[in-house]
Amino acid sequence: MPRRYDPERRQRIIDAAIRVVGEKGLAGLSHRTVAAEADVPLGSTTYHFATLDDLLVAALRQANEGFAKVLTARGGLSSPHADLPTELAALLGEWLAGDRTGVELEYELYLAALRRPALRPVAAEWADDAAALLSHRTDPRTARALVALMDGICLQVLLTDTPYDEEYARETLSRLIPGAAGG
Amino acid sequence: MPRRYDPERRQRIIDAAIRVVGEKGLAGLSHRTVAAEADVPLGSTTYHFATLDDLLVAALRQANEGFAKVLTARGGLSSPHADLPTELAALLGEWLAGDRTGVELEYELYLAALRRPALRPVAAEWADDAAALLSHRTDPRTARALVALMDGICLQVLLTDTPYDEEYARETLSRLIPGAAGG
DNA sequence: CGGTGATGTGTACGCTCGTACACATGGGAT
DNA sequence: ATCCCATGTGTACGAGCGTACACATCACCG
Repeated sequence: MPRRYDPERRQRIIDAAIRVVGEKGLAGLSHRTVAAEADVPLGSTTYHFATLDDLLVAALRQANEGFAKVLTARGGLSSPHADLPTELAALLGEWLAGDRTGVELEYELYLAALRRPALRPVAAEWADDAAALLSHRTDPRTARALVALMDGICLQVLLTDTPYDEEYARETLSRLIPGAAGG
Repeated sequence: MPRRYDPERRQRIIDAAIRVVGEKGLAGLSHRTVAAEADVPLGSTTYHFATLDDLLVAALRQANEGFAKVLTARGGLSSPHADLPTELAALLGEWLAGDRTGVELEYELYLAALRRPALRPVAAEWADDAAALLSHRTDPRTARALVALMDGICLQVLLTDTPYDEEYARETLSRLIPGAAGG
């Protein structure tokens, strides 16, 4: 087989890795499965990413960027007119509504950091970025708490097959806002 | 090697599985590693637990029970005299303070439910049990929110290597209590 | 006391894995 | 035009895996 000229290969491998994790989970990720999904030979994946951790870091970072885009795309977060808890609850609803693959992927990569120290800095980046975005609308302390509660709510929904209750999310999130009466 | 009479073997295998996950993570769990840790032949683990999922369910359930014991052992949760957020923040602090192995194990097993439907019911049990315990002190809606926020705070600590800030936890938890001014 | 099925033991098969390595090729620097 | 090394390709190796199976043993039931 002749050599292919393929300048985008590295990127295509990352995309393939994200698809593989989305479809088969982290446990299904290997140099070989990625190679097959990206339609490149085995040696190519090991060339661009010496270890699976390297590949995971790249994938997680890219997934984070995707989520950040979704977040900033919703103008509500920067506009001071909209009610913040309402906006956040709606955002979660949107995120959890469609194909669960995206959410599960994000959380699976995120949670992999629990055991893979190499991923910790990327996970920290994500939490920091999210808190920073929210900091435009509230104090940093509250922002962190909002992110934590959103994480917790998402996990409960994902892990227990409970349907997402947007009104519940909105109300409990609003309790975290200082000076708000809630409801 | 002669046959050993070993009525507790099944239990010992579960204990070994918990140790293995604690030390090497979920990815390090296999029939063989458990067999080695429990000091039983390979065939014995497959006899008692046909699939790894079966073993994980047993391990997760046992870990849950351990945590529930810790939770109920703290009298503060049932006594109406102590301040609930203070108690919960202290509990988290205690849990996160010592050897992280226990916490990581619990979360790793818990989060494995994200991809393993067989574990979902057990994960749901845990969330329900925790919420039920808290329901003695507050309404169910608030109880669920408290659990969610605690989960989120724990994750932030575990995933980002941020030190646990008990005062922060106490204050944000208290914001979720209806009618409380916080602080 | 005798039989038997639950329990324990050892081994083998076929698979996928990470890794390593030798070799091919051609874009871009010179 | 030439060369070189970043990039691409194919293959092999040893290790660990889940699973299956044949056989051993002995606690317990009748």
